[in-house]
Amino acid sequence: MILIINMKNMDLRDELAVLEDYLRDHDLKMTKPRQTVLETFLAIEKHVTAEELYNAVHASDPSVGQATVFRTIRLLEEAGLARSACRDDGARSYEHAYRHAHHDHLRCVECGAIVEFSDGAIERAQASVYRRFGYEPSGHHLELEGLCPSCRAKKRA
Amino acid sequence: MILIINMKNMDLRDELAVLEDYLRDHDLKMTKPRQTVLETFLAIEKHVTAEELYNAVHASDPSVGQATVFRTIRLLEEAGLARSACRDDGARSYEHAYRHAHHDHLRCVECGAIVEFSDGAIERAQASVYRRFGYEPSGHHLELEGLCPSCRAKKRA
DNA sequence: CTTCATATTGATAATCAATATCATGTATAA
DNA sequence: TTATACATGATATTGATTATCAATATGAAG
Repeated sequence: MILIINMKNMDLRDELAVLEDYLRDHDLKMTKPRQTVLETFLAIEKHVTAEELYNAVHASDPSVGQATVFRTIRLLEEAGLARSACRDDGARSYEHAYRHAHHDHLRCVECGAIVEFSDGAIERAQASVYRRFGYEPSGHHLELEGLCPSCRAKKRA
Repeated sequence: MILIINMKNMDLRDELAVLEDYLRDHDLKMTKPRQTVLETFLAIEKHVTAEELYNAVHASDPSVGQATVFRTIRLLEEAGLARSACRDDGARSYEHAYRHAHHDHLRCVECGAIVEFSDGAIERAQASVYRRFGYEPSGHHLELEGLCPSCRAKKRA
């Protein structure tokens, strides 16, 4: 395990370097499929399931198999580059995690539209719950569900 | 669809009656397997997966099949008697919903211990998020993860 | 540049939760 | 009781994910 000494350079390192570091620190190897999966993932600026990611990867390199995409997205998660978003429809979906601030999701139950938001009051209230029960925070999942403005309008019509 | 007129009696009706009403209102039938599944579910005062519930049901009546348990727990959910809790381990788990106030969960990532809590500040902050984006609330899932006091102590040792 | 131990790959099979199918059984209203 | 629509259990099927495995590629050492 290599300690990162030069903290002020962290923000300059791009995601590829983050993955390379993670691989090096775990005696894993950088390969073409892994690079392709990472690049494809980064090019998609929304939530993706492993299968959607596979389709996109397959478009640019048909030789990459499904198993590798599943394996690699988990790798990206461990490396801190991806984060598992929601998983309500059956399949897990992922979003960018590196240099993307924490946020929660507000989803329309009708059309599936997703708003990403961050709310200080919620975060503070959560912190107080942790304190109340003596737990040390390590993460949380919050998903609000509702009817978005346009679906509300449609429903009234 | 029968409207419930006598609201003040609602709290006296037990869960069996709730199910019977739901069945009647939807032209479904009360059967022995459904009753067994409901009774077994009510006897378990913690989160259960469909499979755990099936095992318990099977103990008291081996003739009930898995499919019926899956079907019935969904039915209980629709009838407002069960509510889907977390689903982090792969399988969905359910908890009692009737006459059990809404609450969120705080789970220990180490030992799996679950604290059920309800926090007014969180609820109010969520309501304000809904207002901010013009969404009409329909439900939410909040799960806090952390290290419980005893696991923190173990870790320090 | 070659060697070599070890990690990685793609294809495929396997797993796991959940659902669909279907012939048979059962509840309930007339 | 009798008709009819719903419910059942056994089984097959789906869909997402993971495990297996022989073949291949990586990267450190020589």
